[in-house]
Amino acid sequence: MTKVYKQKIRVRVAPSPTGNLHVGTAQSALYNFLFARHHGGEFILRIEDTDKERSKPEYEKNIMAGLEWLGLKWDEFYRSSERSIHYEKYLQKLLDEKKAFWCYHTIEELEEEKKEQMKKKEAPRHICGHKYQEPTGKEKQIIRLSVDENSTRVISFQDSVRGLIEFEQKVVGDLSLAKDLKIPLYNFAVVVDDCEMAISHVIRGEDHISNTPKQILIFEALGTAVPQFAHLPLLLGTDRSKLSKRHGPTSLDQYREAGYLPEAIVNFLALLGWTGKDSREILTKNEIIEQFRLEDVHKSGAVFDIKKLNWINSQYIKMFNDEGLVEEARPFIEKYFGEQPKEMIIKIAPMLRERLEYFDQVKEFKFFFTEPEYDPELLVWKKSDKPGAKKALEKAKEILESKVEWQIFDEKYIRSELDRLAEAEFVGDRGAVYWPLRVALSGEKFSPDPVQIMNILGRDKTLTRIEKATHK
RNA sequence: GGCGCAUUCGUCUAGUGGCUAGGACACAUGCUUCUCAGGCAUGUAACAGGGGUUCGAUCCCCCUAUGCGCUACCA
Repeated sequence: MTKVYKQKIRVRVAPSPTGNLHVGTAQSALYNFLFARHHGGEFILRIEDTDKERSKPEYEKNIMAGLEWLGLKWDEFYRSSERSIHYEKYLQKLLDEKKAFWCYHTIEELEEEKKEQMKKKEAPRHICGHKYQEPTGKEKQIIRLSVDENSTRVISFQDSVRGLIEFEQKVVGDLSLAKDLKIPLYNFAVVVDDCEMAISHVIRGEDHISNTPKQILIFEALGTAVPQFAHLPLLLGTDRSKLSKRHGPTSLDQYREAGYLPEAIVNFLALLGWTGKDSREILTKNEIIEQFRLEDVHKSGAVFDIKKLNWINSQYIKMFNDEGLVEEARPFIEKYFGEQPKEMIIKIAPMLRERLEYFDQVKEFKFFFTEPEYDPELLVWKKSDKPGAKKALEKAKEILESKVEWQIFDEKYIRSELDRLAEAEFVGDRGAVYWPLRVALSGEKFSPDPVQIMNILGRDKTLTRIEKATHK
């Protein structure tokens, strides 16, 4: 079933630290991780910080923290900026072998060339007129790979997820490698790194498909084996364009802060671009690792559907026991309501488990932690009136004061008593009793059941809140 | 403009040369009769279009359309 590889599986994720960890990068990292673990191979993190201007240490930190949070532990770590001797060595070699050359054209000249090509409906690229002899009186600009523009060769590769992909070599042109010996450009740095790190499979987003022929040319110039490529589908926004900020939160830490569980995110991201052999949708990381195959990765992009994520996350929340739930929910509760005793949180745990999609929603339970504020009109049940609400509250209070044993709070008994009250005073309309009670206790239009709230609030708070409501 | 990739319910997807095209999320309805949530049940909803090949195409081939990606001395 599972494909067996002769060589050691080594894969990498190579984010550039020019922003916080993007969910798309996280997904790409996840697929690399899954593939590596499935085959007992190595997963490498390589920070691609060749762009000095845009790379920031805090982004690097954010990326690493995000991957760790998801549980995607890497086996080796590298940083491009610390590898300049390697780039320099290979650059010099290519120059010596005349496979690469210094280009003397200025950016303006390049733009002019591109404009001409567009006009002639040709592929925009640079074909250097002085590949082998240096012009006089001009300044060196950039190092390029010498690519035969007259070749009829078709560069092809077998993509693990898409099958055969082909490009005509003549559309590539003399591609740029480095600004100088010390400053490599992306495509060159990637190839040198992948080759030196003995990367067996390059698994990355499909936005890199058109970089692939260029990189193959560089691999060939270097005289090294070309790795196996696998291009992943993109994560899409609701308008089906590449997922970006305007579609909503795109950086992983925003989901972390909102109280999504890493296991749920992993599950969701895995399913968004891949389907396992069995039809279950809630899968543990180990189950995914076991089933994961590049051949089962989808070819087309998937819309990032937050509602599905919410559902998956709620499924994970439902799996917690009370203790576990307290631990997860506590930081969010304390963020909004200050320090809270564990006994308090554990009381509402069953309610949280039933109602939460993500932990930031604990703020909707504010009535447990602060006095409710509400419009007195809200106390009035739709089929009743103001005096009716007052009467219901007063009568309910009597029952709760006299008949309820608060130490051994019996929800069933209280309900039966309140039902009797409805029967006796409100012709069996239970809403007339329960609605004002709920509002008095929670201050909300939508809330959990009032008897449950009483149980959590306890005798004193319950009675004061009801008392207060009768005066509104 | 060039090059590349893609196309099954609103969304994520399963699927096969002959099926009532399956599931999940979302949505709707009903029940659980205080609201909301949850749970349970039910329902609406899809093979982009046109040509072939074939007894028969969602599935194989071609074309078209549409969408997306790349098109840097960014990564």
